[in-house]
Amino acid sequence: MKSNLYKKKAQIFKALSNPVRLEIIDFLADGEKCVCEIVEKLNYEQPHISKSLIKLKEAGLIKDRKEGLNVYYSLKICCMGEFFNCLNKVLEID
Amino acid sequence: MKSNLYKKKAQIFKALSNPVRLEIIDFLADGEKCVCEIVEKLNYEQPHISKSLIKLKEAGLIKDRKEGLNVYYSLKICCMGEFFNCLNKVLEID
DNA sequence: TATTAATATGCCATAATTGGAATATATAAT
DNA sequence: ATTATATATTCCAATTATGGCATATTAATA
Repeated sequence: MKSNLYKKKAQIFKALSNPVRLEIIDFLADGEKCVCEIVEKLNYEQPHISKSLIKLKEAGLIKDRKEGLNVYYSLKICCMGEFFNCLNKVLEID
Repeated sequence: MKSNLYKKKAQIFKALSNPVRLEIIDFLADGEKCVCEIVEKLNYEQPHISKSLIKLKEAGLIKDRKEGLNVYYSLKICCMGEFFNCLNKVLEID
């Protein structure tokens, strides 16, 4: 069903429709990070970051990897860079 | 301020985070359409379509042009195509 | 001026999202 | 076994989104 595809895509965009989650993605573009690094960098409550990461993961945008006490997250979709660059241009124009 | 940029981008993604609005964008990728054509194609209430179009316009994703009684909408950002193609691949894999 | 057609707006109940605070879980170390 | 550390979960109030229905606006036409 085509309408299901629209729903799935909408889910992805919903995951991206929040400044904190976008900032996380931006940070992850630099490479794999553990939750504690993201918390330290972004200056938000740890539970908030944790929930944001889970939302991004559920949308299929990032993946995680456990190592001891730490959980490392990294980007799963590589084509975001181009799109983000385009958005930057659009936002500059306005 | 960088955080303002994240907010603006989040706004754009929020506009895209709805199946009906994505379907509209898909239809507009075919070229400029008037509201009545979109209503006929998508089979939703006219007020719903109208509000969806306004939301997309406010996000800067589409533009409008009046001609008599009709209002014609068209895409304003051209880099969506690539990103959507990438999303399609990602969705196929899952 | 009255009417019709195309589009936009306002109102509303329901549902979803947000982000904070407290708490739970899991793993490692002592 | 106890403690400490990293991460996840739950609960909650406030805000925002959704989509239907009725109505308003705008422009063309008779």
